[in-house]
Amino acid sequence: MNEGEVSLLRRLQLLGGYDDLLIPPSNLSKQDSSSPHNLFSKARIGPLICEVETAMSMGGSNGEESYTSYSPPVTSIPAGKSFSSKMENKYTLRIKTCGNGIGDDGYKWRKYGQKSIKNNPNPRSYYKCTKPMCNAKRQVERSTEDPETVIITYEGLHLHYTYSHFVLSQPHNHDQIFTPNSHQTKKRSKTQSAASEEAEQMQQMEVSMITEAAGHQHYNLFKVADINITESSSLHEIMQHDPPPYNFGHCSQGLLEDIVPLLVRKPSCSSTTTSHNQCCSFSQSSLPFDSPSLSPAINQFDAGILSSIL
DNA sequence: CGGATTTGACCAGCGC
DNA sequence: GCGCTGGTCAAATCCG
Repeated sequence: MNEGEVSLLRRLQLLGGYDDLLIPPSNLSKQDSSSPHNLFSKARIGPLICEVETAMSMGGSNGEESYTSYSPPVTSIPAGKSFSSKMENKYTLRIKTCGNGIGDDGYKWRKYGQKSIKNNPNPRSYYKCTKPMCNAKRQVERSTEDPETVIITYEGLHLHYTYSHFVLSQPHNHDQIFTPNSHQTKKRSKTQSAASEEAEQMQQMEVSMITEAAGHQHYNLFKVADINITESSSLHEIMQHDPPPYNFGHCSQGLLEDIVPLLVRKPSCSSTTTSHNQCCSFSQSSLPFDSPSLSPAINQFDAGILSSIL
């Protein structure tokens, strides 16, 4: 790995909704399943790096073909119909919840509506990003097949950075990583057991490690059961609206230059991260990394991430 | 009291 | 044109 690649991954993490990228367990060495670090694998939030790659690869020249090659989105579209402009910048995540609610994706959302949907006993909730001038929206509903699976449809692009990004601007003080959430953590602690609280703290540690100093408001335990890209935002659009926030000092190229040559150099990149299910589905026994201590874990993450894209 | 959530009403798109 | 459905608005309500 080189510093530029690490920088790229860091910036991918900071892009909207992807500030908690982890690596697929297939790229990591086995470890003792009794290790307490296994909690991390059961508490990951956000898409995998391979999922982002998949999303990027699908934002290519022929979105329609890419779309049909994947499982149907939440709102199915009859075959042969072209995408309308409404479908642009829209993608769907299927997330299996392990606890209450869904994970925080780094943005703050305000609920503006709820609607009962046909053939689905569970209502669909509509959220808007609370940031002024930001038109990002998301819909949240529970799957009819599996009540524990939450289907989140994101629409639009964030015209700002994640909240965790703002915390990143703070001095690297580990106390400060968690203090912004102390209020909510305190609130939630009323209803959660000590064990789940501990797991949550370990999860927070994990995300903090990945983002170097992440500051999500709180983390609920869930794992990604599937990711379903109906029409991903193109990388160009992402970059135009949400450019890399930092000059990492050692990477003069932009994110696009980082990514596109990679995909051109290795068009079969998605096939290495390959099978949709393999890549995106996690079992409870998935082992995220082999780490006797936290510090080496970071190296393991970096090595694993790179192995997944190279 | 201010911000977030709830919920009924309204509107637009689509199929028949 | 009509009805159905999904998405949004906005007043009422809740909550810290």
